[in-house]
Order: sequence, then C-alpha cells, then structure tokens
Amino acid sequence: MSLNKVILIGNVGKDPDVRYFDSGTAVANFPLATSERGYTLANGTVVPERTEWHNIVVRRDQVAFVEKWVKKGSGVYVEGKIRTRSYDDQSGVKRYVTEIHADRIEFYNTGTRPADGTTTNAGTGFQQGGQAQQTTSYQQPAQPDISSESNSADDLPF
Amino acid sequence: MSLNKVILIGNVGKDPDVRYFDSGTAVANFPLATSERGYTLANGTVVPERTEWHNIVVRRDQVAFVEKWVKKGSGVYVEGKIRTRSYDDQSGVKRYVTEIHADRIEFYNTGTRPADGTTTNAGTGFQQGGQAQQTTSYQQPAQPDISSESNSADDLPF
Amino acid sequence: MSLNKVILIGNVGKDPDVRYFDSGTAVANFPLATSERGYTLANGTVVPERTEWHNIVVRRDQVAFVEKWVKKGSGVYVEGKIRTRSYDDQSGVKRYVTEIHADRIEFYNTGTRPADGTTTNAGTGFQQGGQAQQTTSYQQPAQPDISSESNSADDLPF
Amino acid sequence: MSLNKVILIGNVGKDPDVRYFDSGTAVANFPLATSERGYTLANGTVVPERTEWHNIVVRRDQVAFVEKWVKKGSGVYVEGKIRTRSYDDQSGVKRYVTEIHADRIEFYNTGTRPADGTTTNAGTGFQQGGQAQQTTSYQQPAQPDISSESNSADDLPF
DNA sequence: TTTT
DNA sequence: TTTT
Repeated sequence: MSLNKVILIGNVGKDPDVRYFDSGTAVANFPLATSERGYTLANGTVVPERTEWHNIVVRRDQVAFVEKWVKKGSGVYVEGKIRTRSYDDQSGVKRYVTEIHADRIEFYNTGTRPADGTTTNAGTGFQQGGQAQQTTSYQQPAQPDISSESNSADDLPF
Repeated sequence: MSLNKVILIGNVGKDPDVRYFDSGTAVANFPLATSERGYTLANGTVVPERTEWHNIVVRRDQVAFVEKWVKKGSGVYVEGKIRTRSYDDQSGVKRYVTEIHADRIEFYNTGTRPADGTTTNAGTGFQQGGQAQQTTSYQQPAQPDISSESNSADDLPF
Repeated sequence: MSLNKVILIGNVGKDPDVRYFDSGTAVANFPLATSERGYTLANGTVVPERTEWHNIVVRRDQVAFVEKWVKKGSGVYVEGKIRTRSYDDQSGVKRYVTEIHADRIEFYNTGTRPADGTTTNAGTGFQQGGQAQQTTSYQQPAQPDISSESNSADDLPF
Repeated sequence: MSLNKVILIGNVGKDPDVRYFDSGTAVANFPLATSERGYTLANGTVVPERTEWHNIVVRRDQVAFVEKWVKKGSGVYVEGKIRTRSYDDQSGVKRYVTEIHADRIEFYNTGTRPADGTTTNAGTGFQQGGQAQQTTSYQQPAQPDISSESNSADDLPF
C-alpha cells in the first residue's frame, strides 16, 4: 500500500543533459526550479522568497521530446516519483542525491518566449507534449508556430 | 482505503457568490475554468480547445479570503475533493450537481491585474492565500453579499 | 494556464460496462466509491461516514485491461481529469453528468479477494497494470497467482 | 508560476523524533517508506521490489498529533512539498539532504494494529488526523522529548 | 528503518 | 452500487 507522487510546475535551469547508452536506452537530466513567494507575518517577520531546485530524470520515449523541446527557461509541468540514490564520493564516503523520475512532462504556458524570439506556448493550458508523443503523431497545428526555422511538419511536437 | 483528491489551476468565471447563514457559517461558490489546448491528429481530425467548468465550493476560514480577493478572471489554484449532491428540480425530478469542495485556495500568478489597475499577483509562484490565512489576519469584509438577485435558481451556472 | 487533475483510490461498484464501436475505439465505464470516515466533533455533532460515487471513463489501451481485470469490488487507483458533459433527457431538458476520464488505472492492494476465492493483489504497492500494458509485456511473475484458471502467460496483466 | 506538491502513502520506519525549541516551536521527523512491486520483464530481466525512504518533516500544529499517534509501522498519508537543505559535514564538505515538509498528515487504514493489541484504524479511508486537529482537541503529550542525545549531529538520518 |  |  504505497503511493509516491510528485507534481511540479517550474522553470528549467539549464539545457537538459542527454546521454545515450549502448543498450539503446537514453536518459535526460535537467534542474527545475519551483519558487514560493515571500511574505511578511503579522509580527513583522519577513519570510523571503524561496527557490527549490529539483533534479529531473527522464527516460524512454520522453527523452527525445525533452532533447528537442525543453530548454533553459522553459516552463514545464512534471509528474513523477521521488527517488534517492547513493554513490560513493571521491573520499569513499557514501552520499545521497534525490531525483524526480518523470512519468509525464508537458509544456506549461508561461507566455515567455525562447531566445530566438518566437512564442512557443501561445495557447491556454498544457501543450500535450509528453502524452501526444506517446500516443499519436500530430499534423500541423491549427494555429501554427510561424517561426520559419521550425515550421516543418515533423518538427512540431504537438 | 480511500482517496478523493482534486487539483485545479484555472480562471474564475465570475465574482464569487457568498452566503452567510444564521448559524454563523458561510459558503462561497464560484465557477472555475480549466482549458485543454486543441490539436489536430495525424488523420486530420481536429480536436478543438476544450474548456471545463468546475463548481467550486468554499467554507469556513477561506470564505472571507475568497470574498475579499477572488474575482472574475482571477487565476487560482484549488485543492479539494469531489462531491456530488442531488436536489429536486421544479418538476420534482432528482438532479445531480458535482462540486469541488476546496480545502485550499491560493492565488496563481497570472500577471493579470484586477479592474482597479493594481497588480495583485506581482511575484512568482503562489500567493499564500489559503495558508496566509492561518498566519496573518485579513480584514472582515464590510458588506457580505446577501443580495436576493444572486439567490435565484438559474443562478446555477450548470 | 490550466490544470485539471484528479487522484482517486476506491472500490469499484459494479463490473465495468465496456462498449466497442465500429471505428475500432472502445470505452469502459464503471462507478468508483470513495469514502470518508465519519467522526464526532468536540461539541457532540456526529458527522457520519460519507461515500462519494465517481463515474470513471476509460478509453484506448486501458480498456482491455479494465475489461479483463477490473471487477465489482476491486480496489483501484485512478488518475485523470474531470469532464462534465450535457445531454437532453426524455423531456428535452438539458442535463449534466460529471465523469472522471482516466489517464491511468492501477490496482491497489486491498488484500481483498474476488468471488472465486483467489487473491488477485498479493503484493505491496501498486500493481503496474495500466502502465505496464502500455510499455512492456511481462512474463510470469516471480510469485505467480496460483489460480489455475488464470495462469496462462498471456493472462497476466504485469 | 510554480507548484511543488508531493503525495505519499507509506509506512513509518521508526518512531518520530520530536524536538521542542525555546521559541515554542516544535519539529517532528520520521522516515517514511514507499514501495514499488518488483516484476519480471518479457526478456527475463527481473526488476526487484524497490523501497524508497522519505524524510518527513512536520511543524506547528501537526507535531503534537504526530508525537501522540504516529509510530513505527504506522500507515500514513502525507501531503507536502520537497525541500532540499544543505549543511557542512564533519569534514567541512557541503552536503545536501532532501526532505518532505508535510502540510497534511493523515492515518491510512492499513488494518495493522499497534503493539498493545488495540486496533487504531478500524474504519475505511483516512482517519482525519491532520484535519481533526482543527476540529477536535488532542491531549497535550505528557513528556516532550528534549533528550540531548537526540540532538547530536549524527542524529541526522541521512 | 517500514510494509505485504 | 463498493469497501471497512
């Protein structure tokens, strides 16, 4: 009787690190920031804004999606589970790192635009990035991204 | 062994309807919209954008917060549970309405501003609406809404 | 900017109703009960146990899994979204019904056993029913279900 | 625009460690185990059962509830957020530990019974542990744990 | 260190 | 209409 569920919405801290293995498997990693607003208590105590960094780990079908679309600054929704793994550091001391293994990743509409000036998330709600990739292939969207560089049909993740 | 958990992020459809009862309890209701982006399948089928309307019900301590701060257009985060209740309509037919009973409501940073031109959600992440109530104090609203107009049957948005 | 997420753990009220369409698609429906324990307030008020019934709708790959394994009484974990649809009743009056469209269904370990006396959920945590179906096919489990009726390899959902 | 949400159901690994501070605040810590069932892939690969340990941190009103009711072996539902903090170890090396700061803790019905033979969770669904605190009153624990032993550096479970 |  |  067990449940291990994490839901995060935040911003990607740097371009994902993608590694391919001989076995054919692939893994993508990236840091994701979530922030809580600061506030001031009635007694005057100031609780400052706090940013939390999460290590996101992506496997299987989602890796290609992440490699192609997720960039530093992207606003993403991540669902997954917590996993803590241990390793021995240079001194032979056991150390631990906690990661979020993503089961689902979707773009979140932040209204922000990538470096090239195009708007990637013009619509409302989630772009069905992660899910769409697994179950269907999409044609040209009704309101296409008019960036000429990325306007070929198979370039679109949704 | 049971769990009934709902997490919504969306926009408020109209100003909350707040009712105070002789017992001293209060209830606030408002419709909340969540939207899924439309998309086009490979076979050409267009799946249009879809907006879902949720009936949010707020009780206890959160009511004053809702009455004061939640407005038509507000972007809010709602956590709660699903409840379906029945009532007899004018024809004596049993009808059902499903509502989301909120355990927690927070403002979501949409960057939008209310009608008076002030910015309510300038920061990042959640405004600690629900939680703040426990740690800071809100003014009692001057004028509870007990307007008879808003109490008619067709006031129900569903 | 939108999220519509439901997480339920409960018991199936009756065997799923599965319908196949000419288009090749299929849909399964079943009622799921979640229960809140009753309790007594400090002032003596008794708040009785309350059972909530949810209409679960399953599509695509999960349908076959549901048809084969989900039965009246099953303890299941359901993740999905809320959807309210309308229809005109016999009198031509528009009526609404709220359903939970499942994105993920898993067995939950209740320790209960089906009518035939076999134990279907012997282990801890989730049986990876829904997910496994989509991504891998499993061999004989390490601790096989020893019900002779259901012991053929392709009978196993995990 | 941010969300940091964790939902866990699992078993408590040892009796909570509760510390009271001069400021009047209190903190409780305990390890929580969540388990995924093992399984065997079609290619024969055995994926063993995996247990994940989470460091749960409880503050404020929930501490007294935890001290009184949560014990080694308890089945609990925890909602909260992920927080990673750093500290310098004996060698002056910066180390990190990830914790789950609980916003809500409830008993989960495991059907298990404590050492004294009484059944604490006889009903279905959650015991309204966290919530009950708001609506009913708990006894003040007779003997707050202020043992100096439990305050040493290697008291850290990670 | 838990649980099934 | 389920479950404890």
